[in-house]
Amino acid sequence: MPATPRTHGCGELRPEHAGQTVILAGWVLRRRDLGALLFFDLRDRGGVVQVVCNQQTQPEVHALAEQLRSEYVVWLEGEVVRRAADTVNPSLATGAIEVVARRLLILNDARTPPFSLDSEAPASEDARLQYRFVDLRRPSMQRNLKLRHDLALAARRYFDAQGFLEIETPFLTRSTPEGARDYLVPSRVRPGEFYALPQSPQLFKQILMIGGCERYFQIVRCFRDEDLRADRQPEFTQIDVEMSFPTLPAIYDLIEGLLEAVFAAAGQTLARPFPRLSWQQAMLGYGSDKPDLRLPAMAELASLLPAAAREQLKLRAGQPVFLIRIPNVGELSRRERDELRPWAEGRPVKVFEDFARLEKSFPEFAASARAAAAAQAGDLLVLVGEPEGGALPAWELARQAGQLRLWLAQRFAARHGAFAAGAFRFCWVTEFPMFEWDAEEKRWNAAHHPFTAPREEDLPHLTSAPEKVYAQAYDVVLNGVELGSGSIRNHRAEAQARVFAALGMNDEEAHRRFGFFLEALRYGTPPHGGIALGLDRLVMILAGENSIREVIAFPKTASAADLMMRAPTPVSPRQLRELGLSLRAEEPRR
RNA sequence: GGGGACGUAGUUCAGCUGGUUAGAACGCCGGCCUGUCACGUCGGAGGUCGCGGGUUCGAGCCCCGUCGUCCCCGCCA
Repeated sequence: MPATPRTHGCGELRPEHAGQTVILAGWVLRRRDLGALLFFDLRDRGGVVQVVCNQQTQPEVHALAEQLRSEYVVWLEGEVVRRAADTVNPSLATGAIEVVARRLLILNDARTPPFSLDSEAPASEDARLQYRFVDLRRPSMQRNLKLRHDLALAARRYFDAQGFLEIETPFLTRSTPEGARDYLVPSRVRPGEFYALPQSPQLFKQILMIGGCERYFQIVRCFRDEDLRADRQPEFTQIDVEMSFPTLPAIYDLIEGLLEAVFAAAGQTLARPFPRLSWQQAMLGYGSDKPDLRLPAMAELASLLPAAAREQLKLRAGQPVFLIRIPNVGELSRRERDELRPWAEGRPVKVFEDFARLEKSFPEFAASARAAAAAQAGDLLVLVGEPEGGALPAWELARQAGQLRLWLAQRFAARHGAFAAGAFRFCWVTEFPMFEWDAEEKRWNAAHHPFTAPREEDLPHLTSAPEKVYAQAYDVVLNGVELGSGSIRNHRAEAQARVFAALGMNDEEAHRRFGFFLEALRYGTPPHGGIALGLDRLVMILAGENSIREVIAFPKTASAADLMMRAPTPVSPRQLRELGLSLRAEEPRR
């Protein structure tokens, strides 16, 4: 390659560059060979420009250009020329000009790509992951990675301006059996012992607070060996935050400011302050602890439903009745109502999707229900209750209704339009229950994590009635996606020990697992609290994607494999021996 | 761990009730072409129907198993 650097990016050339000699380098997107006249589109990271090679005026360049194929890597020197009016390509940012090639070099050839690089053209997920080095060249991947960079940069600038320090924490750390399964790393120096990759830097960031760092953040990889989803990868990135001497309003304000700054980097504005819902409000109104506020809440109508009507509808006495309202969907057709039936079948709920019929039978109830839900003409109204003989807890009934709400919202998204790109509805969900009953293990689990502080006023119930204890915890939710989760922590060793006790951990066990931490708490721990936000999900939503794989350069498949590198792999017996490991069944696959 | 969808040419897909030589489009290769931009046009090559077994006179199609990809439930303190 000549020592001359590029003078321009392909995508930045405009009519005002006409007459200039430019040096470009990039990949051949497409070639259009008209015989003695040959065009090709040259692509670099910033865009695409058309290059023209004329056999008559530049025979050597033209001859070389005839060898070009898709994804060949070329260097060229040429003149920017304004196109004749009738040959302008309005669908190309650089379509008003073209580059007349004077010198051309093929820096490298390329195999035929395994799939088209047109961003619109579909390619199978496994082909894309196996040939990620090609897939990454697609405009949508380039755009998503740039967006991710912009958001991360905005976050770092914001925290810096707020006086936060980015501090790294170890990846080789200690296994904590609670929560998600750990990825384990065997120690060679200490055979039979293992590090764990962090599920989050939770204890490190709290110890940084004890260490007087006061304001910490980190954009950090976390690892959880659990089954995957479209929005879950075994390794993912968190924007992790912790501060000393916090108040709840200060944390809300800090994080809303962060999201405002991050959205600004993506050219979006958002409304502040975010609405705050208690967990109970969220469950009752949306049937979910991550409510999607783009559509109205459900109305709970038990008190409006006359006993006679409840009896006639065969609904279980004393249970809530929910009215789902989806605006602008209108009456369902017969066929659409039929689609609903399979949804309800096999679920312990009764669905009344024909509100007009209810209206005929129970005009007064229907009128008060409409009023309670603030229903407008054109709204789809669906009533959900529990059939007689059911045994659901009220919150489970609400959850079922909430799932139907989301199903309807998705099914009729085209009609209500509330899910259009660019609609961002945030909220805080607060006042979570501190504990969840684990029916299998027959014990209480921390709903958030065991370092969360209970509300002061609930402390008396900590061991006697754990179900009455609420946590000083908060989630930030965007469009029904849990973006982040945090809490005020226990900063007194006694309080922390009482939470461990409520979780059924005796002193000895607590000390074995978290002794270092309980010890640290006794050396002047300031009140502190924080939050962690999922960067991948944030980028996914802002990019309008449905999977975080689209915003991660090298993601893994649903079975946690890297199709490009082929990981994981078996390792040699020698490696195992060195680590003091032996496999229970030595059956190398394939 | 469970449920569902999918697996056929390089890619995206079609392939009827099991029936003769498995198709299309795009891509690829070659010829022609001086204003194309999804160039056009003429010709051509390209298949372990994921893999293994079974049923059958006969399997891309039916059955069993297995592998892989995606989605969901469980799981994700």
